[in-house]
Amino acid sequence: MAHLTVSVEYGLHCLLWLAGSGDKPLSSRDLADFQGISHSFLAKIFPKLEKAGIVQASGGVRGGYLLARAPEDISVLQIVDAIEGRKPLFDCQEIRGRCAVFGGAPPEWATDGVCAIHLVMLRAEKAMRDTLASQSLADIGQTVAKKAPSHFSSDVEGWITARLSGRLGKPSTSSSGEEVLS
Amino acid sequence: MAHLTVSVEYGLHCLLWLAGSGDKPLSSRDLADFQGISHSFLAKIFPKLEKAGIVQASGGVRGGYLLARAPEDISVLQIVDAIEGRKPLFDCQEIRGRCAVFGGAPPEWATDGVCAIHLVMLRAEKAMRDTLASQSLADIGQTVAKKAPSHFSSDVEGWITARLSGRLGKPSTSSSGEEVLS
DNA sequence: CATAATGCGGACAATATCAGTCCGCGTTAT
DNA sequence: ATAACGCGGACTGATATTGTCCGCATTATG
Repeated sequence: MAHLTVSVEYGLHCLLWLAGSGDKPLSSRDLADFQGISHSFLAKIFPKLEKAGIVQASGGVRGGYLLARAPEDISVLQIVDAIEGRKPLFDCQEIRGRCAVFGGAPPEWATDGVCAIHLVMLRAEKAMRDTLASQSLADIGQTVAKKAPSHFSSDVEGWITARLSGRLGKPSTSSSGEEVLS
Repeated sequence: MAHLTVSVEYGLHCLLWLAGSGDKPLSSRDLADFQGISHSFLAKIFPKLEKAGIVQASGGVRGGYLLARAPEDISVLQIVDAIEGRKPLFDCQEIRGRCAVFGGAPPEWATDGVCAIHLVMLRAEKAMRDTLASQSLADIGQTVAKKAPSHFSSDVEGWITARLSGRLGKPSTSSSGEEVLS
């Protein structure tokens, strides 16, 4: 049928963590390591979210990203559009005007308005987009929170704190945050 | 967002003509020339429609394709699936299980059931597919028929008749059916 | 029976997109 | 001053899309 890219998947997962984390900025490296995904690739995604006004970037040594709005005010559709760039589901080639009986000069009634096939696809696209628009980051976060046991939240916070404190000042001899996992 | 291929567009336009035409089989060459699209490419699409039971093929010299069912009983979704092969909208990478605090061994509660993000995408996909399933080939045909003037139907029939009679027996000195256009 | 027009399938090619890496630039807290 | 950031461009490999071309089997027509 079609394909939402892994960029969207990565972006959504990261934004979910940003929504759950507090007001401390998380860098794209933090988020990549935390989820076991490529940092180089994730670094190409976040600027798109920033330009769309979904996250707020802060440069420098303790910089990173924060949500620019409340999770309730960020819909899945906005995230998808920010990352994928609002590609239409169907790209009508206007084949109706090429019909041989028109001899290269289709009459107005044939090319007027939206192609009937295109119309069906536009309706399908709208149905999909409406569904995505109806779900917010907060909604997804709630679904996730319902499954996690109580200690998970502090586990995550522990990992993040260890990571942030290890960012600067500590020489980090071999690996700076892995021992938290055991 | 995503993309329905031109194969789907070609297929839909062809099936629309097959629905309007009578019980005479139309070849993929007829349909390609009639609509100004590539015959070689169209020839790759029709076997998929045949295997899906949407059209019926007849080989040999006067062969071609007929609809295997009434246009009312062929949904747009069936056509899309037949041509594109039921690709999911979203391909979940199960990122939730890679969270660093799990240390490579995610607990059951984390990977149980469908990922919350995946769930949203499945709902969006279902909304799209439901819309496509609700529209039949006959519905689209009706939309088109409402726009066309009364003489168009006989124009088309004339082109087809000329094309079919020119298929065999006539030496076809230069071009066999173009003068119909004038 | 010979032939020409079918459908079918595989091989091939050109282009685009996706996923991911790498590097250099400017910025900023320590 | 430096190290950790974000940002952007160049580059690469894999895969999908859009075609083209050829050969094979089948079948109505002459």
